[in-house]
Order: sequence, then C-alpha cells, then structure tokens
Amino acid sequence: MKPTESELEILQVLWAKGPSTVRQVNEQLSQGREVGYTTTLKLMQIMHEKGLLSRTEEGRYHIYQALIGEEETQQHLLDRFVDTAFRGSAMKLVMQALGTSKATPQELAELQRLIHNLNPENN
Amino acid sequence: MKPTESELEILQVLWAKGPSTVRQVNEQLSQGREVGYTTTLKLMQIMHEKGLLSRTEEGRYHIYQALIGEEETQQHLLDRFVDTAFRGSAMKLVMQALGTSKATPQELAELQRLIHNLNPENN
DNA sequence: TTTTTGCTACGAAACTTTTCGTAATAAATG
DNA sequence: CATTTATTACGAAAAGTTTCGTAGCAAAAA
Repeated sequence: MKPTESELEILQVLWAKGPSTVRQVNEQLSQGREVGYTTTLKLMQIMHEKGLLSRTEEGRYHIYQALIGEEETQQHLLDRFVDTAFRGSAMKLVMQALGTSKATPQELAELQRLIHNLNPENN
Repeated sequence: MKPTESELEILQVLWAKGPSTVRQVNEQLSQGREVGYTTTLKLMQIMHEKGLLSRTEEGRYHIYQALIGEEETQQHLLDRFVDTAFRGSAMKLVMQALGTSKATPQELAELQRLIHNLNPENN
C-alpha cells in the first residue's frame, strides 16, 4: 500500500493502459529512460507478491493488473507528502502548487466552484 | 538538493527551530518516534558533508543550520511529486488536496483571491 | 525435428538509506 | 585529581530498493 518510486511508475502505466504484459509495461517505461526487461519483470513479480498487482495467465503470457486504485493511492501519497514536506499544511501546498501551475481559465473556474462549495458559509 | 525522507524530517526541525544542536534535533524527532541519538548525529554529519547543513563549533557543541530554504525545497519536492504521483497534473493534486483539507473560511477566501488573480481574464 | 525466439523464474550483486555499537575526547562534577 | 557525563567520530551492520545475468521452458519458425 506504500509503493516505491519505481513501483509507482509501473502503476502509472497500468492505470493508464489497463492490464498489460511485462513487455508492454517495459516498453512504456523505456520511452522515458533505459530500463532492462528483467528489471521490470522482477519489480512486477515483487509487486505481485506484495499484493499490489494481480496476475492472470493468458496462454504463455502473464497479464498484470493494478490491484490498488489510482485516486486512492494518490490520496494516500498526498496525505503522506503533506505531512513530510509541508508539515501537515494542505493549504500551503495548494498555494504553492497553484503558483507554478499553468491552469486554464476553465480549470480555475472549476476550482472556484469547488472552493465556494467547501465554504460552510455558503451552504 | 534532493533530501531523503529522514533528512527532510531533520530539515523540518531546523526550519522550525532555527540553528540547533544534534541533541535538540534528536529530542524533537523523539517526540514522534523512537530514534537513537547517534542515528540523528550520523544523518546530520552526512547532510553536512552533502552541503545540506552548515556547522559551527560553539565551544564543545556543534550548531547545525539548514543551508537550503524551506520554500525552495518544498517547491522542488512538489514538482517532483506532481510528476511521479499525479502524472504532471497540478490541478488534480490541488483538487484532491482541497477535498480532504479542513481549511478555514479565511483560508478559502484567500485562495479565492489568489485564483482570481491567476486568471488572465481578470487582468 | 531442430533451431530460434521470447517469456518467466531465480538469485545475487550493486546501490541507497537507516540504524547503532564502540571509542575517543572534553567538560562538568565530586 | 579521579570519576562521571555528554558530545563527536568512525565504521560497519541492517534494511530496503533497484538492476541484471543466467537458466529453464514453451511456443514459433525453419
């Protein structure tokens, strides 16, 4: 439930592409950096042992699938991150994240609505 | 410039309390979890070697001080975190962070202003 | 059938991070 | 002065993470 950085990379691929073989995942990862096939294989095997991935045999292949959800995992990592990097202040994190983000007007408007609804004075 | 998790804990103490001895830092850390004095000492020595901390001898003590700024480091960690955990989407991170934060109406109002100013249509 | 190809299994090495035991030293105490 | 106490220095062990070489095996190709 607390994936390492490499494990997270693999989860990202599986979340984006859905159930995949080791080769498919490895090819995605190879786009960004050099990484051996057996390295990816080993990691995915370990993740399977840990219960992070499920595995079904499809003929000669193994198809892997993420067993933990993207949002759920992100929330968990985010909570941790706010604690360790921002001493628990989510507001500080939000402000800094907004400061450097290139958000579209649409996204900003959406945020405004969200914040409006969060404020109990408006309900 | 890329502190580990333990190093970050130490930085947090130094940012919050200012220049401190190993003992002072260790006592702070011990509030949260059990950690040996020599463990903290070793880490701070390593951080000094890496250039993360400065050290001045004050009589028999060594006074350590953070050499990297809090905001600067947070920004750096945040950028990394957005990439690895949120595939680069700062907006997604902000939304999720807001969802679970217990922000005060004052903070929310402040955010509204910030967002308002970010929107180029309003300038 | 023989050879080649592609996938999985396994184990170990390399590297990073964290923890701690021991010793040396200097200050404070008796 | 002798003893206790508090600090730093050093090195190595422990633990966690990442990488990869080699072997075995089954399917596909020749």
